[in-house]
Amino acid sequence: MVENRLDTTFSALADPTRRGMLASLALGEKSIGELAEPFAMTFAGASKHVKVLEDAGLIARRKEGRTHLISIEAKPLEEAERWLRQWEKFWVGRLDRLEAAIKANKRKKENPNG
Amino acid sequence: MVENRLDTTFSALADPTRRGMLASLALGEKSIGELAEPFAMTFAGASKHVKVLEDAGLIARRKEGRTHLISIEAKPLEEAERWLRQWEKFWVGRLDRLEAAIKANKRKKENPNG
DNA sequence: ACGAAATTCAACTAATCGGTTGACAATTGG
DNA sequence: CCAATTGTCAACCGATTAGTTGAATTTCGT
Repeated sequence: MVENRLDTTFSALADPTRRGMLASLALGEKSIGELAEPFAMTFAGASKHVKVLEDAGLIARRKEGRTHLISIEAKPLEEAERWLRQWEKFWVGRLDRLEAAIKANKRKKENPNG
Repeated sequence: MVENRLDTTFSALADPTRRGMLASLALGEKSIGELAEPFAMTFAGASKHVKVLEDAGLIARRKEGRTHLISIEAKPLEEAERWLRQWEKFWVGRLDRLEAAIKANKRKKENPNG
């Protein structure tokens, strides 16, 4: 189990409950209970999801009395985004550019002095 | 099993073999055999990974004789990237950039033809 | 027509996942 | 001190995953 950073990031993000928790955390620190609340799920279930996010480095945990306060830790998100951005050429430019080139070539053939 | 598009995209990307296959496909169309070659894995194993990528809409398959030619299909990658970009404020610019965006939006409202 | 090549499919295994329940530990308020 | 609150942990369950093997299918080259 070599476990790349992108592995754990992407697999943490693959679950809608966990993405929902991140969305909730975007509004600020939350306790585990507050994170669990919108989901039809036991406390322990939510706790497990939080642990997955934590192991992926996507959140930080700060204990205050008996409650755990969770906040977003963005570094892995940034890395994942950088990785995805690498593919941008496959949806931007490429087809457009190809199409433009074809059209340009057609114009040139039809009107070589245009 | 409601299966959001982001679910399948992220879980397809969570596996290093599949990310490797995508990287290989960035260089152009490849057969299943060519995709399998760099990985210590049976043909059938590679075939399964390709099917996962296909089910996630990340690749297209074109049959030519007995070989299947695989190419990248970028739309889901783009969606995933857009989703991740949503978090940019958590690692970059932060307040600065948010403030700039708000100001830009304000200018637009005040002077829609500017 | 025959054998090799490219690929899928079905069946199996071991590991992991998302979820539950019940017991446990720490902290708080009365 | 006692009871409630906040959370974890361990054990379990059913479904899914990544991989294998072996057989089947289609196509190619001769």
